[in-house]
Amino acid sequence: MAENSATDHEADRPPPFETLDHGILHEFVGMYLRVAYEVAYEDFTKRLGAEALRPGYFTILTLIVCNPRISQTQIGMASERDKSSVTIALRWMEDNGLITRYPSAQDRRTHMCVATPKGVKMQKKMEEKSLAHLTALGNAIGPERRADFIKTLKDLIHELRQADIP
Amino acid sequence: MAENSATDHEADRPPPFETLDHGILHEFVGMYLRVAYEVAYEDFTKRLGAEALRPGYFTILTLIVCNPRISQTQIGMASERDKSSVTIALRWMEDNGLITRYPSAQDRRTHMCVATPKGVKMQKKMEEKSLAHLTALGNAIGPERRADFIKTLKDLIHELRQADIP
DNA sequence: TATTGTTATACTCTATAACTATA
DNA sequence: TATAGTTATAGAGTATAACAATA
Repeated sequence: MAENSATDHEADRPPPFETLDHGILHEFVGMYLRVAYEVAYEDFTKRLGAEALRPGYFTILTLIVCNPRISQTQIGMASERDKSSVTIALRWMEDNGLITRYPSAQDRRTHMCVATPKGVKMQKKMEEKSLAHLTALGNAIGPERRADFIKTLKDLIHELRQADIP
Repeated sequence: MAENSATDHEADRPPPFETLDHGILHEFVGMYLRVAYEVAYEDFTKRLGAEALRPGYFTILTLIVCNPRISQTQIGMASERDKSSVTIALRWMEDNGLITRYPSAQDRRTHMCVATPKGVKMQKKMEEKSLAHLTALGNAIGPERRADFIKTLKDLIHELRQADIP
């Protein structure tokens, strides 16, 4: 046996990349959701720059600016995060002078959140800068598909949460 | 000043949850992408049970089963992960008898991945079990919107990656 | 020099569970 | 008992950068 046949030769190298078979993977939306999230996250942070907050903190700050005296539990529900995650974000924002918290006299367990002037300014600046991100996002999705796409995402979230699993 | 006025009273409690204003947040697809990913991930893992692999590892194992001798770099590109992340997954799979790796004699830098019989069996079992997940996903999205939804996700990923940011 | 894969390290985002204080 | 918030801890997912072996 002097030499490998052509078949043996092929059997000793990976298949060409273009011919890779993804099998059932095309059906799995999960991977695309993850990558789409990562790409959107990166677009947001790059466009807003290093001085800006991350998308998650921007969400929380916006909720506070739009709803003075919102409670921490409300923030958690509105932003789909656990209260423990919210606590960490709020302490950081308070330490950095973006918000103030004070307990309600009606129910001293409840901490109400209010944005400081600095916090309001930060939110406004970020909202302005984020328009470029929203435009890029809108163009990528396609204006005519936008509304339907967001609706589908919300339905997906709602339906899959309801689903009872045997 | 004996008592608080009705206005002062309101000023000392959070706004009602139903009246919360989300401001510009409706426009941000990012949050919905994150939550949708989490929900899809959870549906997958719950339906497949604790003995199964996580979605990410299932993706890699499926690529190996469908493409014997696929290289680690190819797996990284096809699954949208860095090669360092792939290395960790593959070592785990090898340690657990699901795959074998061997260097190509053509190019000894390249490690080719092949599924063991146990790995093939695992992949098949997971693929079968995952049909219920795919059905739930399909129903949640709506059969008529499915193709368009996946197409939009792919476009979003592709377009946003291309976007050059000032 | 460039590429494949490994390793050490670290970062993002998030949750669970036990706790305090209030109700 | 139940709820609001805090803390300590952990875990999933991922990447960067320096490195060895090979081309």
